[in-house]
Amino acid sequence: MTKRSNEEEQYLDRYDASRFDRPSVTVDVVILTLREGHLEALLVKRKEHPFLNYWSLPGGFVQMHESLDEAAARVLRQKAGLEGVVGDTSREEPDHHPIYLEQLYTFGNPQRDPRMRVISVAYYALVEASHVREINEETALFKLRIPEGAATVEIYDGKHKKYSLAFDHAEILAVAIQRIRGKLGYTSIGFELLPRRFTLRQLQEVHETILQKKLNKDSFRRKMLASGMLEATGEHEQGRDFRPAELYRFRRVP
Amino acid sequence: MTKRSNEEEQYLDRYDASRFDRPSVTVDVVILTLREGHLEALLVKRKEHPFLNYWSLPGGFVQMHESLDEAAARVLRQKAGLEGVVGDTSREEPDHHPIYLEQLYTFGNPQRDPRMRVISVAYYALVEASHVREINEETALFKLRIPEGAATVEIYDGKHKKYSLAFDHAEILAVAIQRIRGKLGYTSIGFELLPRRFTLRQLQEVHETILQKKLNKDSFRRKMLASGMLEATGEHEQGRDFRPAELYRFRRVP
DNA sequence: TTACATATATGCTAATTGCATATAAGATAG
DNA sequence: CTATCTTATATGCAATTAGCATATATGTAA
Repeated sequence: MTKRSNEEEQYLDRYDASRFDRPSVTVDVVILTLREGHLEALLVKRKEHPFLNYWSLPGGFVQMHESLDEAAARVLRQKAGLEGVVGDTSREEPDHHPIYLEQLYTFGNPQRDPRMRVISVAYYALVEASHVREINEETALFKLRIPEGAATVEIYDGKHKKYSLAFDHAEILAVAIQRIRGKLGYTSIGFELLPRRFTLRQLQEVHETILQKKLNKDSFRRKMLASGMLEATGEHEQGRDFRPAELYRFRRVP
Repeated sequence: MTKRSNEEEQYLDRYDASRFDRPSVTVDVVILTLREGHLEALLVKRKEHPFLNYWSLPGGFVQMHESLDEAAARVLRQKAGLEGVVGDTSREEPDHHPIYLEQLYTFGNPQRDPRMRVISVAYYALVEASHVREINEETALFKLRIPEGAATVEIYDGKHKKYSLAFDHAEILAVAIQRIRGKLGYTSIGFELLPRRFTLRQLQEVHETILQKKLNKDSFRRKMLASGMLEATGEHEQGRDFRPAELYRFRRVP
């Protein structure tokens, strides 16, 4: 590359920047929960073209006054009927904790929306199953499955029927699942899908469901107890046919 | 939240979206390299307000026709004089590999640019020291340091002088360093900062510099050799006073 | 009280890691 | 040419950890 063309490129760069030719920016939120041993996502049915009547991730345009995190929290409230947001420790509820919400990745393929240039900042939220409500007939939970080695996710309803997703949302879902699989190993992300008090078996089931494989029970126990992240409550679960397990609580590790 | 206000919020949401009130979107690229046992970043001096004459990350506006990855690769070429881009395997050079470039995080605080709303999709690139050129007096390498537990990075020039960075770029640099520290453990990211052929000691120095701590030599050797990621070349380094070490090559693991 | 199912504890083996020691290979000084 | 220096590489061992099997504990329900 010559000096001349370098300067030219820089000029064009600035020229375009000064124009009012800007992409739209949205946030799309992957809302994940665990039900009956399945990883599920909350999706909404589109009421507009393109992809009319397709299921899609809840999302919305980023407003000029709000940060990306705020936009994602707003989508969580408005589109998914979830009140809790990250870091909201104002109400110290005994059985629930604030919803885990984290930025995932930004998708900006110029063709991802056929209407116009839309850049989507994707977030993912981890929600206890008891928190999720299918607020209307346009909102529903779907089971997720990543076929071996695939880059996108398949979604199924309760009757095992398979659906196609709007835009690149199947890819976004797949990235979200890859992310939490990775994070399970070195963070306390597993706790986010459980109530405040839980048994070791419940925690192991969370890990097994997300990783899609059986784990060794004793090793899992020992590693978790040794990690210092668990605190025994002295209480035990109730209403089981057999010996009830002790309830633990997550202890933010120092 | 009542049904009415929910509908109202959705209306406002769509209303704003239909306006031409859109944020600007830029990419900023953290270009990291390793020199003399220090992690360094390539920065450019700003020639405009705000932050006139401050050092900043090379960046540019995302054009309407290009993907985010393409925009980042363009910034790498134009602003940093680096020709190589991700995945460019067209020229199989014997001593170098394509530059590693990956999306980092998207920064969207409404106040991060005092002029207007700018959302920045940050990328980071890992570059061999021999590849980096300080193309003019507006481009220079700075040493990086994250003080214990801090959320931002400190930068120093060759004379140990400390500088402030433009915008939130010190924070972006800190996020980049945290990211590669994490990735060292479970990816082959360390190889990206070395030429195609390298010794085990060089690889260990890369890890030690990034992690800012000494590693056990034998464990490091064994783990690396056992990982299957290394392939002996049979050749040895040259021009040393003592026994020359064998040169290895990175073997993309299946 | 006993059968049952799962929780929890303990012990053994194999694999991994940290550390120490031994040997190898090149350069260089004499 | 040889001794010496320095780092590379190999080997051995103790301490730690993970996987697996077995034993005991504790609740419900027949």
